[in-house]
Amino acid sequence: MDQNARTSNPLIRKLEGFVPLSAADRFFLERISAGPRPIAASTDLAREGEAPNGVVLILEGMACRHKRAANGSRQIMAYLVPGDLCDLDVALLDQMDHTITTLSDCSVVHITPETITQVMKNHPQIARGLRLCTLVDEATLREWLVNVGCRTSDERIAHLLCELLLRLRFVGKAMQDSFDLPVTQQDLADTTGMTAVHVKRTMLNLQRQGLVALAGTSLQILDLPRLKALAGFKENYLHLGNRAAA
Amino acid sequence: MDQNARTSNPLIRKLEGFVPLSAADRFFLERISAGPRPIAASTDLAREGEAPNGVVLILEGMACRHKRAANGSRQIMAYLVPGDLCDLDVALLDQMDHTITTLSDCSVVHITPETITQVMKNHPQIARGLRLCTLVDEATLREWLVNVGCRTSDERIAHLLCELLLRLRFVGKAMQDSFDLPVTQQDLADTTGMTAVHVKRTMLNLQRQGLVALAGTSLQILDLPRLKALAGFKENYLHLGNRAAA
DNA sequence: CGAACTTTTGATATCACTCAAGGGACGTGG
DNA sequence: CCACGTCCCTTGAGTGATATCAAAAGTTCG
Repeated sequence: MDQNARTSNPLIRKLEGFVPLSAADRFFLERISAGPRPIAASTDLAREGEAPNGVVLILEGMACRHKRAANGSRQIMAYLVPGDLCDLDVALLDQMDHTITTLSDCSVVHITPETITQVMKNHPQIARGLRLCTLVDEATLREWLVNVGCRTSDERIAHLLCELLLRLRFVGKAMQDSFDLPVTQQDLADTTGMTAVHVKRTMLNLQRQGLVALAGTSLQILDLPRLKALAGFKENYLHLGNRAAA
Repeated sequence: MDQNARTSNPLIRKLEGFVPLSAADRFFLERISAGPRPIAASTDLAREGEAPNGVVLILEGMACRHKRAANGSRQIMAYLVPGDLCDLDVALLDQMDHTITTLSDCSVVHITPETITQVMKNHPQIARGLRLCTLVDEATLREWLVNVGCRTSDERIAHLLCELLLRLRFVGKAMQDSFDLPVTQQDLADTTGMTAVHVKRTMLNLQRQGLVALAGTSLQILDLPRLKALAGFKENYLHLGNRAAA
């Protein structure tokens, strides 16, 4: 069949990594993803303090969850890449506790809570896949806490790059060992709990060691095994073992 | 009615903060909580790498989620207090990505995935409440990332103590402004990304400033407003606004 | 009563931050 | 097309918060 003709829809790719989907499931997901809206970089998709307005699905580009501490310092708490969905159950909350902002130009789809309800009721495989994705998102968040709490600056950056490569590969957004990293050094700093100056020096370190190359926003990983070793990267938290296609 | 006779069941107390429960709901929850098992301190309730064995509900004592980075350093990623449940959907995963261990002597209940399925189907208010709890747990995890990524050591400890006081109050486990904190300084260090030596000095700081008092494992907060101010503590992430009883 | 763990305190080291200033890239308006 | 502002990157020098090392005293528990 067209089992091999992989779809370019990143959500379908991601879900099919976790659960088997019927033709009807795929059709439904394609329909949901139809008519994505282009959103400029640095646009808020949801704001802390405001009511959540439905679920957002990223189809192209990158966005992030972040918030500012009272002392003015900013923390990025997640990157949203193609195929990623902001929380399934967000409609249960009356107020966002963080902000979601695009990092690059994106194309996104807004999904109504009603559609979500419909999916959860009528498409059990999709529902299961989406719940798994939520669990993986949570595990990723925990790993980020480990990253900031336990690792040196070199390890932190290395770990982040390993994770991004794997996640982008899943959804067909990484060419071999390179991917687009449309973020500033300040963003990386806010992600890893470092300063921008130190991010710069750390990236230089990794480049001098022949681990990565950076040209503009294009990041190439030159030696993934060594980068993983440096980061202490164990991919179990991404739960690839759950992936049907293994 | 016995609206005022608050139950001592911490799960019911927590859920009733978020959703209205029927008598049948309460009865069902009491039945689930029946026959808790005593567990000694420092016992693993679930282990990284092993298959999850159902959902665990804490009724008394404290436990934590944690994992060890490849460099040997340990990170605690959540405290589980009475009324807390480990992830609802954990049964979807084939492998734990972190370990859950008791910090003190606990009494806990194991809930089978079948029971969870039954709850989600037959008790919509409980289901809604549990989903909300999961969202709050996630928001708390994000706040911990902010804590470690953005705050100074004094702010980190202060923030953690503010959070614990509020969470323990919800479930009736804090006397006014004091609560039991059955953790070592090393645990606090692994929670906040500091060293045990520095935790000690930071706690001394807070005590010298008249903000808290510590006697054995009993922690008393002497000046909550000033402690909150120091921490930059904003409680919105605990989503008290969603609480029916406000 | 000894072994293992935890707390406590002091002295020293270091990783990452702060401050500062110049240069490049990009967009906008004259 | 050039001038200008803004934002980001880059690099150096100095500082500081927190880690590391070490040792003694207290605590817990078998």
